[in-house]
Amino acid sequence: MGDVLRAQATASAEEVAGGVWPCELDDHLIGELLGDDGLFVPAAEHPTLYYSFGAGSSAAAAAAPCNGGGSADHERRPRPAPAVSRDLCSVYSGPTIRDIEKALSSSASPRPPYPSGRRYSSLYLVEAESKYTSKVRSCGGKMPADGYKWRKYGQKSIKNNPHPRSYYKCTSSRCSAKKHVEKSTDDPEMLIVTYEGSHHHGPQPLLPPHIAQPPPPTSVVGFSAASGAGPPPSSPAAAARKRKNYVRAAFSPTTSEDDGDGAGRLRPEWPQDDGTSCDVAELRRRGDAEHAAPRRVATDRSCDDGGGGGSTSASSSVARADAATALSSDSPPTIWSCLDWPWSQETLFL
DNA sequence: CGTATTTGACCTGCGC
DNA sequence: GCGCAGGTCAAATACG
Repeated sequence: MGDVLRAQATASAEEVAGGVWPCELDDHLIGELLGDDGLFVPAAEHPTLYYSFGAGSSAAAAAAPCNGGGSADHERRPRPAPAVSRDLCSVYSGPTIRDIEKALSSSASPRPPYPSGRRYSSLYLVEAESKYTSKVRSCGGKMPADGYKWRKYGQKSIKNNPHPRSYYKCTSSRCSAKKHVEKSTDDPEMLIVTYEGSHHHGPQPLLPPHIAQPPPPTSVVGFSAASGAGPPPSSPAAAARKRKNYVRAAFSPTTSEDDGDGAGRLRPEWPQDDGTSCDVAELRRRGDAEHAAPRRVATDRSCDDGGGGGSTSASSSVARADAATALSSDSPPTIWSCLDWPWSQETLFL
């Protein structure tokens, strides 16, 4: 796993290593804070829950589905709790961490340090060549931002898929990271995003600590994606290629000399797919100030187009925990509503 | 006017 | 060798 992930997991690494999953603590806390009349709708009752991270808490951010609008309003403003509650909007239908563990145990791999019962990833068939695929739910036809800026360089219609595939390159010079995005054939709301190569520049996306540790390197997880990982290989050779292609991902962006000072000079903004952006320096400052990671707060997503799909109590608990953490602090809650991680939506939590 | 996106053409690899 | 499909390039276009 990438250095960045490790680095950003630092805040929680000890907890994880000690067998205490940060979210468990959060869950406990939130249980006390919210009681029965919690501000947050359980995911099971709120089929369109989305997480987002980043700056911006404006009304635009609240109104914008999924990407949180990424408003240029970077001021911290306290938000009424109901507004925070409304921000819950996500869904996940991929394999649970239990599924992952099961797959791993069958291959005699070390047990991952994750608690069971939470859905963390629809990451399927990871590979050693910095290539991995995840599924994210689009919202309003938009692709969730992942913290990097991408330039579209091509679009191609794909066989057996009525939706074209779009090709993106990282806009940073010297960065060879690419990704392509296509809609799932079975669920146009789902986007299949394949990342290739790693980012050798900064700033890297800020990762919430409890997702900063991806599946263990030994995990060649044979999941099919939640709603289909694409057609089966047409031949053994094709299957071999596919296996080759999907190996464990070094899927984090990595730090480098480019961003040694952490000032994010290469990418002053974190763009959103809706064209707005967030100030990275500000995000990073917040991350440093707040437990070296962005405080996750469930933000209101009406996500009207969307959702569908079943959400999980796990996602709900995480969301509530985050929000409760924010609400329980003395300072006004920080609403991170700018960034959506490729593994933060369908991929890791939902 | 600079930058990003679109889109058709071209290149490459693979299967037959 | 040929055809197909996926991936990339680059000129044209759109946008802020």
